[in-house]
Amino acid sequence: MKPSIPKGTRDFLPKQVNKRNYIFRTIEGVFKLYGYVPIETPSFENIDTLTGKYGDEGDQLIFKILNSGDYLAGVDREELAEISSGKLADSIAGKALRYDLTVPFARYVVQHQNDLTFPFKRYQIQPVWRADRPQKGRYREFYQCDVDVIGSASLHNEVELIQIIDQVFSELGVSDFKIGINHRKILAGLAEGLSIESNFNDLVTAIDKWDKIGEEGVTKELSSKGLGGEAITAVMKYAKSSSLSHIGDILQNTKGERGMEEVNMILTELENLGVSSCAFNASLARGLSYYTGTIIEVIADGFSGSICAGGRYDDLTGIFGMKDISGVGVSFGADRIYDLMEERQLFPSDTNVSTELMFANFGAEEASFCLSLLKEVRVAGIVAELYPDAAKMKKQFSYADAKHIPYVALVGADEMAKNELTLKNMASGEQRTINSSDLVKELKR
RNA sequence: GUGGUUGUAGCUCAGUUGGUUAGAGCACCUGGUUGUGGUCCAGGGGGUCGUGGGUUCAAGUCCCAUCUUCCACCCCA
Repeated sequence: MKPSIPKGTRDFLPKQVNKRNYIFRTIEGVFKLYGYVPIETPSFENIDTLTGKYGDEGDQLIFKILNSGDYLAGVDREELAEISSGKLADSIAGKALRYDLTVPFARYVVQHQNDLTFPFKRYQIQPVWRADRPQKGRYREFYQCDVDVIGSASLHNEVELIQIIDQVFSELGVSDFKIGINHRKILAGLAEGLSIESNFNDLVTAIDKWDKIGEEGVTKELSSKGLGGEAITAVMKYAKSSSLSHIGDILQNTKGERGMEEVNMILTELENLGVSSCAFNASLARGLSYYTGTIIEVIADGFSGSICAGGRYDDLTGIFGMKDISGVGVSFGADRIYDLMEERQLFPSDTNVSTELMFANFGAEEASFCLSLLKEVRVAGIVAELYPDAAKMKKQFSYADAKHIPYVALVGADEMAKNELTLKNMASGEQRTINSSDLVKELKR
């Protein structure tokens, strides 16, 4: 059988895992610094928890898990022939892999509300799955690093999250990231002003493509959705606006003004804090249907796709029976951040420090003698290992070379008798015999 | 889900208008070196040519289907 893994999934080599862990550690460190606490949720949820939360397109991308046992037992055999695959899925799949971390989080908050203190600030770093066609920067299994605060409508949360984003990318060394913000109420106000509320979703998805397909493309798309020329002209004027003051005269209604006010407050706070990476972006809209307030997206120059995104959702917990709880959060796409950092060679060289010293294995007696020396160097904090088999020296040295181990210690019968060892520097090739009690001192030099 | 693209050794790839026994580099193993890697030399193992069907005297090569890769759309981290 030829080994393979499912479409859109990946294996990771040790080097890659070390780099990925560097990203996770950096992000987690920042999350903790702002007082967020970790949670975890199962990799799969009851399917009802997930369906209907991400729009029709999103539902299609949820991986469903076939029921165990006789999964056709509950299906009417007579109807089976004509049943639609969508309906069949409902009756044979009761569980599904999580699609993101936000919806399971809403479920978690409702379920554990008695054990949580609100406002609840949590972070969560776990994989999610989407049955999407893989392409550049898009995988079927990938990690999200979510930070959310739920149970507070204060804009301080938005400000804090943007500070976190700014700090994470600064620490990772991604210099040219741009944080864009907008507000669903601004978009809603735009729709209201133009009396096109029924086309709100069309408006959102069309505007969101502005950077990609431009004025002409968006015009074409809105027109195909049945919007009139007057409305389209107004939308164009809106989307082209580069600042809040420019859109003021287009949005003269309470919704729009409220949104502008909030964005303005956030930007003012950020300015006071010296965070300059964040700016208003009128053409930012975001597809996910649960956003109701601020929306945030981070991009890097010349890199396709967003590397971090999120927003405020006023009633995600409502569907699980807990009303009037507002939350806001963002999600870092660890795999895209990895691709970006790899492309720009931003990983520090020490993410892959490994064994510093290897003891060659000359046989049972010598190896046994090395064990106490091994223990000693490890106590001193030196990463060390003993070659497990008494293989030929050529093989043992090849191993050390392949693993880029800088020092090899040779303890054969002669050295053992004199309580000495021969230490070889693999880079220079030079080697000398020292007293074994000087080993740690020698390596620390 | 739609359109395109890719698949030959563990990896990267050659392979002529269809023609005998499918090659190279790297990697791996053995030896040159019974205590020495990274260089060198000699030798070796490893392929149902993604899979299934078809055309043909003959298919890695042509046709169909399917899976996979990558890219774009939709949508999204």
